[in-house]
Amino acid sequence: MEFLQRTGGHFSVEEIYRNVHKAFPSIGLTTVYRTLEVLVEMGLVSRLDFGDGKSRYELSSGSGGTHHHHLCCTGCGRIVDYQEFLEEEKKVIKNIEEALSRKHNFQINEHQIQFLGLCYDCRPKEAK
Amino acid sequence: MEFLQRTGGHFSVEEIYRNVHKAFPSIGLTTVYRTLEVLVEMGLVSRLDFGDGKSRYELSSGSGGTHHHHLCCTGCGRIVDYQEFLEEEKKVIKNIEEALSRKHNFQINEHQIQFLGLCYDCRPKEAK
DNA sequence: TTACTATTGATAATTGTTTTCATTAATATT
DNA sequence: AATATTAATGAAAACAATTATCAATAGTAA
Repeated sequence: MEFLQRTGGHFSVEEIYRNVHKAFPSIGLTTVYRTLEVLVEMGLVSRLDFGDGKSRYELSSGSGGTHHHHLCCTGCGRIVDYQEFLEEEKKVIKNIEEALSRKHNFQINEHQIQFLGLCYDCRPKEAK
Repeated sequence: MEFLQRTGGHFSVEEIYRNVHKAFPSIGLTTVYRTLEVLVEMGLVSRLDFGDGKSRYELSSGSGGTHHHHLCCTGCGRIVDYQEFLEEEKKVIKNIEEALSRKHNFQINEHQIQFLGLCYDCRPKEAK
C-alpha cells in the first residue's frame, strides 16, 4: 500500500515485488500475490488489465487514489492516465450505475473506462 | 467470425476452438489464436478481460456486434451485457473521445466500460 | 512440372499465477 | 514462563493460458 500510495501508478506484480522486496528482503513473491488479492477484495486496490498478459494494480479511488481512467495504445502498450474531462462523466455514470444496480440487482462497487487506440508513434504514417 | 456473429456472445479461445473445431475438424487451436489476433488487429473483434485469467472475444460493435457494455460480478464471474442506458452515455463518450484524442494525439478506435460489483447471490446476506 | 513462399497444426517452451507444504511467527492456554 | 494451537510465510512445484518452433502441407509463381 505504501508503495502504491507513494508512486500513484499502476504496476505489475513483478514490479511491486521488486520494490517491496528491496525495502523488506524477507517478503516473497507469493506474499505479494496474496496480499494484493486481499487488498482488491477489500476495495483498497484495483486490478487493471491492459491486455499484455499481466495484471496491474493501483490504489483504488476510494482509498486515496486519484479518480482517473485510461487511454491505452494497442500498438506499444503505452498507457495515459487522464482525469480531465471526468466531470462530464460523473453524472452520467452515476445515473447508469443506479439504473443498472436496480434493474440487475447488483451492488456496484467500481467502474472502469478505457479508450483503446493508437498513439502518434504507432499510427501508420499515412494516417498522420 | 461466423460463430461470433451467430451467437453474439463473448467467448474464451477454448470455447471458440471447440465450436469451430466441431464444424471444421482440421482447424487447430493455434490457428484460432492466430486468427483472433488478426481479427482484433483489424478491428472486427474485441478482446475482453473479466479477470479470470483468460481473454474473451466478441464481435466488435463496428462490425455488426451490438454496442453494449458489461456488468461483472467479482464474486462469481457472472457477466451481464447491457445496452439500455447507452443513449445517455453516447454524447458524453463522444466528447471525451474527441478531447482526449486531440490532447494526447491518439487515434481512438474503441472504448470499454465495465461496472464491477456483486450480484444478488454473491452479496453477503446482511447487505441484502 | 518445378521452385518458392506462405499457412497450418502438433508439440514444446514460456510465463503469469496458484497450490502445496514445511517452517516460522503469532496467539491462546495452561 | 512454557506449552499447545493456529495462522501467516516463502520456496519450490504445479498449473494453465498463451506463444514460439518446426516439419508438413497448401498455395502460388516460374
